Amino acid sequence: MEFTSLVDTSLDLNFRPLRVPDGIPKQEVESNFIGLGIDHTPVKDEASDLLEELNRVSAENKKLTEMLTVMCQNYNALRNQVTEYMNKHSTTTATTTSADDHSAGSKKRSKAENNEILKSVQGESSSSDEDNSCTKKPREEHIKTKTTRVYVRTEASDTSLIVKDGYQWRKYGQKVTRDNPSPRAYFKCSFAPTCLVKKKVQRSVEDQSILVATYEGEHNHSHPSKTDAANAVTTSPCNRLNGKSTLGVTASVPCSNTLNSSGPNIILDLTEPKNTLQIDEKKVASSTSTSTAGGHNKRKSSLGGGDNHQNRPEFQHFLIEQMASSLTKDPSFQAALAAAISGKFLPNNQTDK
DNA sequence: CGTTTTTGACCGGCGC
DNA sequence: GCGCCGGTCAAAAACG
Repeated sequence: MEFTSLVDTSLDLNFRPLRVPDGIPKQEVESNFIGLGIDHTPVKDEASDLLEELNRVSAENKKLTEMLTVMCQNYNALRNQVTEYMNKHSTTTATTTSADDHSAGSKKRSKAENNEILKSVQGESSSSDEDNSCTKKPREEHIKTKTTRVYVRTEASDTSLIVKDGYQWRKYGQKVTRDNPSPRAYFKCSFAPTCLVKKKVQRSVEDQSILVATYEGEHNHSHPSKTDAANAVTTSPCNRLNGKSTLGVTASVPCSNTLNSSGPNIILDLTEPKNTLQIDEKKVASSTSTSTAGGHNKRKSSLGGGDNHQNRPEFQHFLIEQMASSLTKDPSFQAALAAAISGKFLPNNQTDK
């Protein structure tokens, strides 16, 4: 929401085209020629013209900034709606599947599964409920193992359960679980036993084109393939954790080392065409609640502890990249930008002919 | 030949 | 104790 409060979203459009737009007053045209040393108007006029030009561009810049802010607000509002919808949807579907597919003997298990699903979804929309559940239920040791869920959209025809995140994984098992007809693949980090991170990958029940990768634990080593990370599209808090899936969908895993996170859940929703990143982690939320393109401003800023990520350069960098990624892939933004630019150039082009 | 993947067997937790 | 189920092991196969 308050992107601009944290990161300066002003677009530096104060460039000087050599062509003279029709819309510019004659004085400005003259001033441009002054700049080229063609005319010999007094310096005072030159300064005032430049000032006028500066004001005009500044106003345009401001206008674009406002458009950008409105766009971000609309975008976040839509995201919130989707989040709410997913929350409700998962609640209902989880209940119905347990009623339809499961026998009476597996009530407990399905209940636990539902809780897990709800936990992840709630974590995406609100962390207050999660905090309450943490204090109420004695399952803290389970939560302490940091679990991260990543959604990656692939082609439905692609049967491989590969989510490339830049790390090297060794598959050690595959199972067909009861709640999902598609098999679940189990991976261990290739750095095991040094690194005990595990990963489960399974197709979503609702959408077979979505791979759900569940990460358990944190990598205690640096990224094995920094070149891959450098080449990858940057959507994660740090570049080293990125990679591309087999279908060109960028997958990201949490950068716990950089963000020093200890929260239980991170949810990265990479199913959107825009590769929008969703981070649901208390600390990150507290620091991104006013900035991340996810619009998690509803989240309370808990676990403050003085760990201010906003001031960290990598975090700032992440925010900028995140915003740039979201905006440049946003068709409405592209349209608005194109309109703004064409509005500046089009009359000029027409007069050229 | 070393590494990775596959896949059936096994283990442990949980509910009844 | 038994059965179910998710998770893991480990031998064999596949791969580069």
